[in-house]
Amino acid sequence: MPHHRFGEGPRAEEGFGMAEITKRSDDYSRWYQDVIQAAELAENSPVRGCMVIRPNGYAIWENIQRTLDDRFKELGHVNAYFPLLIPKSFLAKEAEHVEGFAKECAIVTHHRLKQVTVNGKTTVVPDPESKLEEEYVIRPTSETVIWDQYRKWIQSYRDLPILINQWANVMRWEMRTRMFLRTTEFLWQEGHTAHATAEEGRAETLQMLEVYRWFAEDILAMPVVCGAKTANERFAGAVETYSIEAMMQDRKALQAGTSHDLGQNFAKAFDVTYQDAEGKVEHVWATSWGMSTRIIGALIMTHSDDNGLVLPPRIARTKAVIVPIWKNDEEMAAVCAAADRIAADLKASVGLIHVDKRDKMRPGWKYAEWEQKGVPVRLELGPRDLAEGQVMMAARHDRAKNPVKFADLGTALPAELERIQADLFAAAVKRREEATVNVDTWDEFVKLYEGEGGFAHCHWCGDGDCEKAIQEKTKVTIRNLPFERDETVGTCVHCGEKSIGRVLFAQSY
RNA sequence: CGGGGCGUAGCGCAGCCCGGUUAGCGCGCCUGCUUCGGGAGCAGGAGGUCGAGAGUUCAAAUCUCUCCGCCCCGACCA
Repeated sequence: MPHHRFGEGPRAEEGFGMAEITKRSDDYSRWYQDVIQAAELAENSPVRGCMVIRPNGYAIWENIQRTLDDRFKELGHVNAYFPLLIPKSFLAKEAEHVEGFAKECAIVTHHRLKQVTVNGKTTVVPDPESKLEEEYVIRPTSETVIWDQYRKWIQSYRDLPILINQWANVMRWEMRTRMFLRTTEFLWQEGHTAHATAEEGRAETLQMLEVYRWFAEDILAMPVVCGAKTANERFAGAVETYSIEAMMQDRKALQAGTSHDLGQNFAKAFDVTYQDAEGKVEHVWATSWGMSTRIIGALIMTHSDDNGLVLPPRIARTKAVIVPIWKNDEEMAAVCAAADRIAADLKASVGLIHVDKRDKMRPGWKYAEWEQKGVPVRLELGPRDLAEGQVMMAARHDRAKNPVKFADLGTALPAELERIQADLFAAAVKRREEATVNVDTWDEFVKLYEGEGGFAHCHWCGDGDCEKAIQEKTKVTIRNLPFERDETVGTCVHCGEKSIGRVLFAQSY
């Protein structure tokens, strides 16, 4: 079997040339890959599990970075950069942390290659002479290097809080990878803060989770459920882990951001203490929080359709594309001039508007291409429109198409972008609500996940072994204990013991 | 790492079972002309160590073995 299906399908048989996208209903994961390829977001690299993020994909990441970074800074955080390589011994300092990451670390053992000739062929091997005394681990996350520095930076309560974020790449040697969702190397931001009190640390953890909720819902139009992870699902070394959980179009859950209350675990492991106003020496309180390129996968799977990528306007680099239509050079000059004027006039108020002047491609081809690439709005401008003083404005997500007078465009286009943003969010909320149920019996539970799946709010006893048993039997996990949940005591959907109330179950990415 | 599928031009494929000159087809790409309001038409053209290595043979894309890679499904995870 080929792993891509471009060129197939009914249209391909008719001789059309553009990339074909597998329908969601035919093969959801193939569809996901096709959308990524058609929109030119990313490609596989020569290294298994790694990916090349192409300009269209990276533009999304740049907007994510800009938006989050601005918000972090508004809240008083500053950026810094810590190194890629971590002394192996650092990782061993926090017991749970080692256990959590040991299995997926890449290790640097040598610092030099050597040319050798085997069977007449020249190749390179690690030079045995260059073996490192202390091996390095490529960071799977940076708590350890950062806390080793924080020890040096913190002596007094006057040094606190430390509110540092870094934008970086990390590596986790995953067995199975999927573009954006789980790659061996990925990009993220990781915030690492240090506080004088437990309350302050806890407040920071929750504040940053709220930033992620805001970002997912208001910017990405992706509704999320905020809540606390169970002990089993907690970050290695955290006292409490909180997550935002989104639902994809295949009804599976995706953890889109996490925020950890690390308590004093890392401060103790790295001996980071401070002296308070009374002169008492205490370990500091820590948090960490992250959002990664995985969110781009979530974005794709939340909004895109069988025609390709759909991007919410607030995260799209190109807000609109103008497709000029002409029959001859004279018309071309006229419509292109008008298109340029519109793009220039609206740049400040709307953002980037691309004018697609490519010759040799007909308008219909361009419409289809820009649809695949997810540009929220298309403006069609031909000689007839020019005569009428209007453009045809078409929305990517619902294909609504209407004429708009040039004079009205300055208000109509921003309004249309807002309508799209709101529609996408509403549609995602609706999809989620329709796929969310309360389930009270084990039979129903099993039936739900043998069938369509979705989010299920169920009573749970609070026992980790029971949670694991459920996972082993059904592949379904507790996504989190939502902040807004039914805490009425009932009986556990699995074991029948007294429950701690309802928690959120789903199959997940 | 287990099960399944698959590597032939940039992409998608045929050819392989049954070995035989110069390895085809569609799309894309390049040139030209006509086109241009939802995936254009015609003409000409460029492009291949058939995943890698070894073996069998007069002869290998085709048969055998080994290796590498990719995709899907599992076990692990953000």
